[in-house]
Amino acid sequence: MIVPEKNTDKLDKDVKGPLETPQLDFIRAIIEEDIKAGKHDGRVHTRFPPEPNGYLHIGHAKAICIDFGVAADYGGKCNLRMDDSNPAKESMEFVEAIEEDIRWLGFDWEDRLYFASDYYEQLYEYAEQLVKKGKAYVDDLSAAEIREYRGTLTKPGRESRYRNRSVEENLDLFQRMRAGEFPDGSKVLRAKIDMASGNLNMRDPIMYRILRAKHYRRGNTWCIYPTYDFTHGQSDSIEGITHSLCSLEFEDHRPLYDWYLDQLGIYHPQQIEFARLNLSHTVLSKRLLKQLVDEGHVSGWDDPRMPTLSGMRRRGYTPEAIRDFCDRIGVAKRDSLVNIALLQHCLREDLNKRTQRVMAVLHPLRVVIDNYPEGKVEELDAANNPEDESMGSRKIPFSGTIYIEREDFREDPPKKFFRLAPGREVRLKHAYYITCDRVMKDQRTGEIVELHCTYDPESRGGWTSDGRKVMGTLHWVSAEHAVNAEVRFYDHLFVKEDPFDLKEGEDFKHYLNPNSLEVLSDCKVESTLAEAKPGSRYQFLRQGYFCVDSDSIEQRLVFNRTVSLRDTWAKIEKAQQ
RNA sequence: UGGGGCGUCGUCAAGUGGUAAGACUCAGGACUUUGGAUCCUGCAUCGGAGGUUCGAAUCCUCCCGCCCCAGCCA
Repeated sequence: MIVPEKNTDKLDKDVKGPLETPQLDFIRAIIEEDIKAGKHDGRVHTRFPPEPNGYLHIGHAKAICIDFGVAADYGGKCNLRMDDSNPAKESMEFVEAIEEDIRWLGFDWEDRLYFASDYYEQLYEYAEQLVKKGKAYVDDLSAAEIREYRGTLTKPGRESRYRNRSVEENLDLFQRMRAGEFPDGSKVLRAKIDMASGNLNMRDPIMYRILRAKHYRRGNTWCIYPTYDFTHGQSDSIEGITHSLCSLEFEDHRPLYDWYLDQLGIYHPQQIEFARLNLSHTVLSKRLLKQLVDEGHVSGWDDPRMPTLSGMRRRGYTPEAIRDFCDRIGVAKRDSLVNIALLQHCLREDLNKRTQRVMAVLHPLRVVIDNYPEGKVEELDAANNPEDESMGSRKIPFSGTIYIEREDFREDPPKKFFRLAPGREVRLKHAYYITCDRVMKDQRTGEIVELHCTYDPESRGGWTSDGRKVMGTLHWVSAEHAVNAEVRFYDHLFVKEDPFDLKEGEDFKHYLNPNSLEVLSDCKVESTLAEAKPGSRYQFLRQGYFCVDSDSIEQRLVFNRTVSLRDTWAKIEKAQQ
């Protein structure tokens, strides 16, 4: 058979093209160029530089995945550095929490945990160098004056009357600042750059302030502290960082970092900025999250509704799901608001693979099987994961009285409802077919209190050989064997996709979801869960993924719903209304 | 009105002059002892207007919109 040449050409092209050249985000593209050009001798060394003043959230996870991921991709290293230049807000508690969260996420900084506070002496020396070069001066202006002198976005600033002190005087004053001769806030060290610059960061930025605060690592050895801007760039330089990856808001700071590095004549890393993550239905800001904690809108930093890594961990998220999410959202420079549905998709996909199926009835409705032999109990086989035989199976007890889900029964079933209803037959997962004969109600309230059914002994295991079609399959739990449990349901923290899309005078808390937490205390779970340990994850058949909460104690199981299963029926039902 | 960025499907996001990848969502359908999972199918002319070119999301010009910056926070 002769194949026209044109076609083969086309085929060739189609098959090769995109498959052979994996797409690079713009950061990796730059790095590959740098490597090709022999910049930094082809070395790649990044860092993740948090300030230990709060807990890490999913936005940090994005940065962590980029910083550590890029290094890993190019055989480089990634440091963990605490950017601690503000003693008033930082603590060891946060350092430890940060380390724990990053480890949990699955990244390793080996022996490279650094602290900007370890560079204080070096930084001070750098500052003196700038003073000696006439590039920095001690200013006596008050904070208010400095602000006023800075000018505005459209008006240039004015030079301080202290700007032209002699090098000798500046050096003397700066040394005495360090020696503690001046009260807090009375003087600052400033870089002498350009008070008329369009970039406000270049209008003689402050390098050092006098601050008598006990530092969580340095104690009281310092009474002057470098500002972040005078700390960050040089810290990267000291560590030999090749690519300083950070978020967009530091783009205007880059010229300043470059200026310091150039004036000092020290090693010069390359800063590249990317857009930080915004997630729908939540907020990603340490300040705002702290506010939610402090005002009691959530139970703490690790409340399972929080987008913090500790909250997500407690809720049942896996590091794998979070990393997959970070891969999928990509890296770019434009502001975006990623829908939380994508995060949940990644979660479900991971949990679906790894999680054992069990049965739990959240809103129990008692069902008596009239023709089941009195007192009989059977042990039935139940696969732990129908998609993964290696996960094995377990035995679950079946008896004449069981619980099913209240919403799995309707007296007047709507169209397409193929669960239990009077006269209807359904399958009990792993067990038998049952048919509903009678509905028992509370005389006064009319509430359904119990169902009476009959079962088909031939359908053991949930199947018959007569080819009967049974559409509905229900989960259930044997009444006498069931274990009580509390189950906590979580929903979006905010009802609005973008909590910052506010009308005049509205606070972001205006859109807090009043129903973000729902607690069910009378749930019935299968007996195999009696010994379940905190942190263990399951799929409750037909309902979702659940995780044993740290509040769980013996005899009192507490589950968190990590995420629901996709619910097609809910959509159908909603569409019917 | 200053400086720095950014504008491609509902949401993310590829594309770097050769005729719009992919993912999520959504809508159909297949399959199913989880109405789960899985599998098919469908869904954008690229902020706007001009221009250059045989050909532009990609180049030029102008315009519009959004984000960040006036902490001795980071």
